[in-house]
Amino acid sequence: MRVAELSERLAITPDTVRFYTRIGFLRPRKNPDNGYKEYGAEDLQRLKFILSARGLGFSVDDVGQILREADQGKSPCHATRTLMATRLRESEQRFREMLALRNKMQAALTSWETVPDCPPSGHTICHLIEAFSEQEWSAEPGLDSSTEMDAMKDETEAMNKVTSKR
Amino acid sequence: MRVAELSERLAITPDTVRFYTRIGFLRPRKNPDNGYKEYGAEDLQRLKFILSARGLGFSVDDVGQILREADQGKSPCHATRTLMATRLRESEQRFREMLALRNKMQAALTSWETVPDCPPSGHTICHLIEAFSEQEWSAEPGLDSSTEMDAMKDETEAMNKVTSKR
DNA sequence: GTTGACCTGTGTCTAGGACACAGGTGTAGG
DNA sequence: CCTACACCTGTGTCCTAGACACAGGTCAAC
Repeated sequence: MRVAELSERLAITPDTVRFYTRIGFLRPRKNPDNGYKEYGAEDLQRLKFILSARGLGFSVDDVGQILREADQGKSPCHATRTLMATRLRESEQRFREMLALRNKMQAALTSWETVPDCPPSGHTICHLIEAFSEQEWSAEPGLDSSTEMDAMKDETEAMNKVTSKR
Repeated sequence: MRVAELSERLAITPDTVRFYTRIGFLRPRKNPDNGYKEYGAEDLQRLKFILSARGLGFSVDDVGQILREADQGKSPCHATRTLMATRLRESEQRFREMLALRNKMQAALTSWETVPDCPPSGHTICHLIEAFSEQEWSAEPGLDSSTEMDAMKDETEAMNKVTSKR
């Protein structure tokens, strides 16, 4: 099996196969006739595993750690659990940040609907951006009316529906 | 003003200032005595603007586009609106993907609680990962019981609260 | 033998800075 | 005047997870 066949079987690009080969996750033998890399059944299994792990949110480094332990005959399960817990925490952190950013972006776009365009002057570059950011600074957090939170909630529900549909 | 003072004033690292200088967003004059870069009031304003825009979700490239238009005396407002709309769409797309991934990660971690560790065998590398992924393949989407959606909803509400608090 | 389609490995590129590092600056002390 | 040393500077490289470009090799058809 060469890169093309292996990548087709798993519906990924040849570049992904080359990448995992380059970093040592796959160990094809080198065909001495033409220098091409020949992948075997074990590589197929490993690649399937790599894709599963990546799909679960593990980083490439995580996968490498798990693979190394497994290659040494040790059970990688403990590492798997620990790493997943860490990745989940990170994911929730980023999730929160994204939620906040998204709300800010929506607020900006909405507030800009009632503001006209204006050319850059000596003390502003883009009035839209500068005005919104200043307003943000002055708006004290803590006044968070439930209105905004309800809006976030509703939107997130709507997103969940969209997500489920796809 | 040199990098250190400028970065302290805006509570960022000197590396960030150097980065924006390197890509041409800031134009300090070069002190001929020691070769150090000297930043002026305009650089301070530009950097404030850059940070505001970045905080609103614009990419560095976006900021460059806006800055270029403003430098030419044109109003960047149209570009600002258009780019923001695009970034918001992308953000919502990533948001959905993150939500789905997070749910998957939580489901995996939960399901692993009832499964023991096991060493790698000839046909498995890490049983936890492989079993969960196979199970995923077999679980038809469409059966999405409202239970899962309610769970997502509740968690997201909880997150909104946490986000608001910070 | 040759054309041409496809395939291969290697090197480089992405975003947004973070980090390493060799060398310069400036000041306190001798 | 000289040195020691802390701090500062610019430049080059590194990070993710692959994507892309490209020169050259392979292989079947003619």
